Amino acid sequence: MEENIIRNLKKTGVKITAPRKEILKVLSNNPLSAREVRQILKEKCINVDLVTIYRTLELFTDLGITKKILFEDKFARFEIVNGHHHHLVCIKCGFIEDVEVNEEALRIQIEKQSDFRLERHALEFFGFCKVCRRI
Amino acid sequence: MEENIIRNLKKTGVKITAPRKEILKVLSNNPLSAREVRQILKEKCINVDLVTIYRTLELFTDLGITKKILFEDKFARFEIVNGHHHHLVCIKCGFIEDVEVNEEALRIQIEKQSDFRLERHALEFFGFCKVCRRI
DNA sequence: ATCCCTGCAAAGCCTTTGCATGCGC
DNA sequence: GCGCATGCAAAGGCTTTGCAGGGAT
Repeated sequence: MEENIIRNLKKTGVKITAPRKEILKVLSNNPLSAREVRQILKEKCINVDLVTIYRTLELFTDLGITKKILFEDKFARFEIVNGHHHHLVCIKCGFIEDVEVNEEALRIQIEKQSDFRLERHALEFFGFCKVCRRI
Repeated sequence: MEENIIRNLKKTGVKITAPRKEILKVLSNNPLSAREVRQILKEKCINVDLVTIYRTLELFTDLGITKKILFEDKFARFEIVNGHHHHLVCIKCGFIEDVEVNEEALRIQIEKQSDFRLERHALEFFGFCKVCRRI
């Protein structure tokens, strides 16, 4: 996965640097905010400036490698683009799970009601995950 | 509408002040950000401090009169709670339209896929409105 | 060697907090 | 008159910008 991305990155003429590789590696599991990326790297004794992380995430997003998602908190998260899906976010522990939604049905409902030409949508669910719902 | 809300506000013991009444009036059309509220009031030669607007919107939201919504931009908008619906937002001109979505169908799709106990969701559509799609 | 990338410092922007004054009740 | 509401100033938190030095190609 990452190897594929790196190969494609080289084609675009973008430089493959250590911070970029590390950020990519860390992102492959979960949507993360810039601060979370830095924290995780720090735990691995890799120190990357927060500004570099912001710029890298912006670059990746411009290149279509990552996608910016906004939940209810005030900061952006980024995830590797890998098919289209939505998220279930645990209100208590922050755990994030992917879910699939029948978009076609949604689109039809909307087009029945209005003249908008739909381009994209934001759809996120919030609740309690398997673990937290018991507490 | 506003009169109803004001009547209910009095029951809660909250003070009915000029800024609060004006903010309520301005909100009755569209979801607005704090800055937009201030701008619209300013155009009517009513100057209310931005902090007051933030505090008022927070109060209204705590009381269930308004609801905070987050689109793609970095700032919050508030709308008067009036049934449950979602939004179509024009990417070009910012026009906002309400739409209804079959939530039950969505919920069923999600519950089939995971063990989350759903509490709420965020669903917004972006596209081009009737006017802007022609351009 | 060139040009892009990085890190540091600082600014920008939305939002929140502290505090003294003022207004609704 | 009491106590909450307002306005002003300032701080907080995320994100962006400017700039000089360093590294990838």
